[in-house]
Amino acid sequence: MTDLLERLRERGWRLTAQRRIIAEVLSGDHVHYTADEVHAHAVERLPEISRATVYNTLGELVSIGEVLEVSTDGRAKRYDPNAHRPHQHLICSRCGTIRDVQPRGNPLADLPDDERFGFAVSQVEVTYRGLCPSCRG
Amino acid sequence: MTDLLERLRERGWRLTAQRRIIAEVLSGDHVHYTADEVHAHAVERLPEISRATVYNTLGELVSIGEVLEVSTDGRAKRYDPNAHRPHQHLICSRCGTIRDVQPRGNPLADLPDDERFGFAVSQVEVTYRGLCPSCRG
DNA sequence: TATTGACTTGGACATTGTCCATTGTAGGAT
DNA sequence: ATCCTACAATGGACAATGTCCAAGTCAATA
Repeated sequence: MTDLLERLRERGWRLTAQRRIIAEVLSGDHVHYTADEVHAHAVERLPEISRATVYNTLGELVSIGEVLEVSTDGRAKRYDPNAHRPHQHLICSRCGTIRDVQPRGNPLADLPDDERFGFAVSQVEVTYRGLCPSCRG
Repeated sequence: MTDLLERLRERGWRLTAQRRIIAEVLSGDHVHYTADEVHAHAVERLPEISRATVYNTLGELVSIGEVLEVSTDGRAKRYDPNAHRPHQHLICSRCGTIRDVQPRGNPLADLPDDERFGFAVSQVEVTYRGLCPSCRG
């Protein structure tokens, strides 16, 4: 995730301790924390970091496309740092666990023109749901 | 939507004025109200109906499969009465308008076994995004 | 029409997110 | 090395959405 920090510096971001910590918390695959979870982890390393800063920074990371926002359940939004590899999500209907997955094919091509109602369709999200191995028992 | 009331009666639901009004508000195609929007419309016909009743009733309708819950933006959930025709959603990235659409193909089949991580995958939601005709100007 | 258990109500509370005035500081300038 | 200043962080108030519960009400049955 040092490359993320590098990209942020190139964009003219000031590299504060708070932003470094948030980038660290987000690093890794299959990380899908809520804003408050990011805050909770960040507080372990920087006790005085505020909720507002976490919300602001996540919002900025989303707006520049470094992080994806995932609304899986109408509760808190989750933040997915894996924005540079196209992927979709597989979610356990019981415990809420999220995995990144890569389906075949191109769902955009599956929406016929006469089902587009004049929209300029540019993006598609696919969310698979089912029971994870632990919850199938 | 009288058939909805009929089905509810068969399930042993008490048909109260509140439930009748909520069913009426939900009737029609391409209806995707939030809970508070349903409440606002219901109040026009039954001024004393409470928010709690609307939330309770919508939750029950979802749990018996008569209405779908759609989390499009991490804000309020929306309720889609068109639960008996399989469909997906097309959403305007600017104004939030929602259309029901029917893509070709079967997205479930596009998730290979080695991308299922042991999940029992049972459901898939596809959300298309883009600019609607009014917002393209 | 009397009864009763399911339904509704209203308000308190919880969670998630936003806003803003104040304070702090990273990074360039001296 | 120190100073400046625009940008960033803080914390607390507020807003939006949703949940819960004790008390009152009523639809459906006998």
